Amino acid sequence: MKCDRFGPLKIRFAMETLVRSFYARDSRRVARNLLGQHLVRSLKGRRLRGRIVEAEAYLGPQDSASHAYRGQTPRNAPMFGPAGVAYVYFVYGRHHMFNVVTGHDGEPGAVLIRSIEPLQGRAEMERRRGKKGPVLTNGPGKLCQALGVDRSLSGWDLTVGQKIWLEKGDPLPDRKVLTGPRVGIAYAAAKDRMAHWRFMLKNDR
DNA sequence: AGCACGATCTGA
DNA sequence: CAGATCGTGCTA
Repeated sequence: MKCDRFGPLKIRFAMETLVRSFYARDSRRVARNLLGQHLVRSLKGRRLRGRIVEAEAYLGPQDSASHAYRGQTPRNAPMFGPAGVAYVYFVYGRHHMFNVVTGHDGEPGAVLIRSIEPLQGRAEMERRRGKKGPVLTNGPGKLCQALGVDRSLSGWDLTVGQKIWLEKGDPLPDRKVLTGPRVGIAYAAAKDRMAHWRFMLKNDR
């Protein structure tokens, strides 16, 4: 029957939305396990999907590179709440940054999603990015531009499966994972600058 | 109310 | 490697 031709397309990806307990852990563990998972965005009826290939963990008051270092403010409030919520902020007068809140209520933590590899809706991502070269979504600012993410999504619950959420992908074995110091935190204390809390897919960039 | 600066990106 | 560009948080 005719609809068989369309059936397989709809189940190209197993829909398994990541649950809150996934996020409710130390942000370093979450960052590591985020690699290989899918970031999904529903935008004007279109579905955009990418495989997460780079992420950075930010902790609480003990991490001088973290927005939570100097306590709670209106901007970073999501970091202090329950896990599984988006934290989006604006930097350099230009770029949005998409984070996932981790840990437990009252204990701030987040993971910055730095890069995805487009799996679905690549054309739409390119359109949103404009004609700015072949590289799509390497870099947290570009990623947000490609997915149409801005601060209106800060505080959004990622476990409801609407607007933006994460789904289970193929887990990456340790031999495919590279770690290193986080990017753009020159102002932070040496111990935080040196910490290898950036996780990325090997052979990426 | 004013100010310094940032979890960045681009193109010269 | 400088410039863009503006929200945020700190000082007053």
